[in-house]
Amino acid sequence: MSEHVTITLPDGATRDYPRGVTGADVAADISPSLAKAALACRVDGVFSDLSRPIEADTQLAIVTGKDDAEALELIRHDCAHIMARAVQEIWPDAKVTIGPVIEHGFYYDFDRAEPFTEEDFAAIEKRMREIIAKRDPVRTEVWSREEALHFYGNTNEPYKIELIEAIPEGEPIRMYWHGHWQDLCRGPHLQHTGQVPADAFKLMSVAGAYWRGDSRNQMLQRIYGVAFKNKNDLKAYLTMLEEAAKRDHRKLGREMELFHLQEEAPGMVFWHPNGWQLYRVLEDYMRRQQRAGGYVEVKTPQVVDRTLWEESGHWEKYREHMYITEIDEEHANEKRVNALKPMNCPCHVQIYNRGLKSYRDLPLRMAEFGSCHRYEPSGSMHGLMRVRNFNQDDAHIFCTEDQIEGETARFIDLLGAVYKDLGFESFDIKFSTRPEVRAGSDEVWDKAEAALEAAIRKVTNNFELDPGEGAFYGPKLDFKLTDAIGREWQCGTFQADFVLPERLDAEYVAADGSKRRPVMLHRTILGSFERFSGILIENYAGRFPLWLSPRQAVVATIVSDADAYADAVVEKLHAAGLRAETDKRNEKINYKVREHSTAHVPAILAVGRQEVEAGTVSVRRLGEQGQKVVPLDEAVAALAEEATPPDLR
RNA sequence: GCCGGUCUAGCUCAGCUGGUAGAGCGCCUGAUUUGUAAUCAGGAUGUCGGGGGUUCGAGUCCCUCGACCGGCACCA
Repeated sequence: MSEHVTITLPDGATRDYPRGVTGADVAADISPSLAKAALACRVDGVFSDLSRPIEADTQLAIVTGKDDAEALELIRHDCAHIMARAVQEIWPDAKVTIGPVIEHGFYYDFDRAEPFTEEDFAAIEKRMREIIAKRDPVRTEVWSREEALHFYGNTNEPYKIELIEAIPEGEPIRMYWHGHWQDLCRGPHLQHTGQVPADAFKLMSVAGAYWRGDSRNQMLQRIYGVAFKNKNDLKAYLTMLEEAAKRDHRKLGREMELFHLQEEAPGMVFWHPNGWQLYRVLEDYMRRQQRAGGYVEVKTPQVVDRTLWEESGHWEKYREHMYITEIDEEHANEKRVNALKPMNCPCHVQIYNRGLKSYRDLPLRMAEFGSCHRYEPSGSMHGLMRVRNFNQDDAHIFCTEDQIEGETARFIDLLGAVYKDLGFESFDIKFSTRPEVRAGSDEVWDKAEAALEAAIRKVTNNFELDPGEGAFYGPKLDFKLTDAIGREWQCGTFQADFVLPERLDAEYVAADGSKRRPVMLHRTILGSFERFSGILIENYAGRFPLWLSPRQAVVATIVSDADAYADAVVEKLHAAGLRAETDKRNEKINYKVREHSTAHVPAILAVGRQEVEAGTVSVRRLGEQGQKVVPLDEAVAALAEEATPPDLR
């Protein structure tokens, strides 16, 4: 074996070094300033420590602060280690577990009898800054399994022992030191602790988390932190959080009098007039879209005997999450057990099964704005986003296997158009395959997965694979959209189901006269009206486009002499189909403008003596300074045009 | 469901080591007729989340139940 290795740099230049040369050596050889700026490297594309010896000819790239993604990854990862070191220095009884990089930052899970509090953060952060100031070198060694197990036996770190035992045979066990503090880690890491910016991280919260993500395991304490390349990025992130908090749909829901939730009905929405207006606009819109998309609409019962849920398989799998109704039937020998429907699918099959269906009836697209109840775990509820009673824009497409492809494309078209109309330009697709616990044979799953994958590939190859995350009866596509401040929301879903038609004995007569099973495609676009309303509220921060806005215009009087005119203006607005109201209170116009602006009313039409005289209105639009005086008819026409739903323009 | 936290007027919040509740906004009443983000004055806010306990005395301490918040787990 040669005593030298040839290093090829990104610009194509090659250099020869003795075997065992490190990335740090190469950086230093290129220039002292690069040596200083170097954070890590890529060896043949593999992200690696600068201190790792290079044993063969390689492509080498030095990673510096200019490489955004890599630099952040390193900063955050080292931050997690530095935090763990700080915690163990302050509380030596805390056991370490894992501390990965996450979006915007990092966390580290500890096992410690005493709870951490946010009051502890200042002390931890202070110690972290001290560790950073020390510029302690980061060192790494590959150890044998026995050696590492022995080490963690001595240091009494049981979780590290578990982690080592889970590392597959043959994979290196990499030990890291940040100064004197040691951790088991895949790496890579920075050259020394001083490369973490001391003013660009912040500890955010402490929360419980199960060891290895399994609820049967011990609960650990997780400390979350965020970290960036510099102070400004941190500041910008914290500002973004403040902005997000301002548009929280729970806060806006109260302020705009959209809805409320209360203790007597956890997870069930009391829609107020404004919120219900928004809901109905959305529902009307979806109804039009579905009608245009070739769907028929149905309505099925809320309370259904358990036998149907047993047939469908839901009783067995989801019984604890179903609301069971109890009725005091007089003289009943045996009480019937009913459940509030947790989903609509079995009910739709009942409609399908009435009468014999022909292949000529397929595809049959059956839609329902179905109200479903699911007893969601108490800790999972969140405003409108996760509720126990929700209304889906649900539909089931009964079709032949040959029709799956066409229906998939057709659905994605509709979904894209709807999202666009509702203010979301793009969406991501996730393809989820068979889960461990599932119904149906492997042959059926093979067929379902293949059919769905072929269908999606006809439309786009731009999707993410999510193995094991499918529904229990079939593989699915999930559709995620990104809101105005970059957050992702899962809304639509499209699921291929070969199982339920079998279980509930759905069939059709084929062209050759034989009876066949249809495929059922389960699908929603919005997901639920509750959740989607929440997303809309947050995406628009309460400043809805006119067509969606619950309140569209307020006609505010400046003097009481204009009262009669204000009524006439509102009448014209109503006649044009707009949602309008008067504000004739004995208050200054400044007061009214402020109040309706904070209430996110999109248009304030002020009327005083001049407007009465001239037959005009003074229009002030939400978010704009100042106002425009325009003839009444012109103002009404412009608003009516703007308030037309996008599908009717 | 699990870990931690919170719950005081419609809303946002103050109430120290236990001594029987307060502010601002909103609301009500009156005055003010006002030109584009808060007119002035007066008034009423309440089982301090529910229940139990300790105490002469509990918003405050303890127990318990509930809801909510931040996560985790779950999400047909």
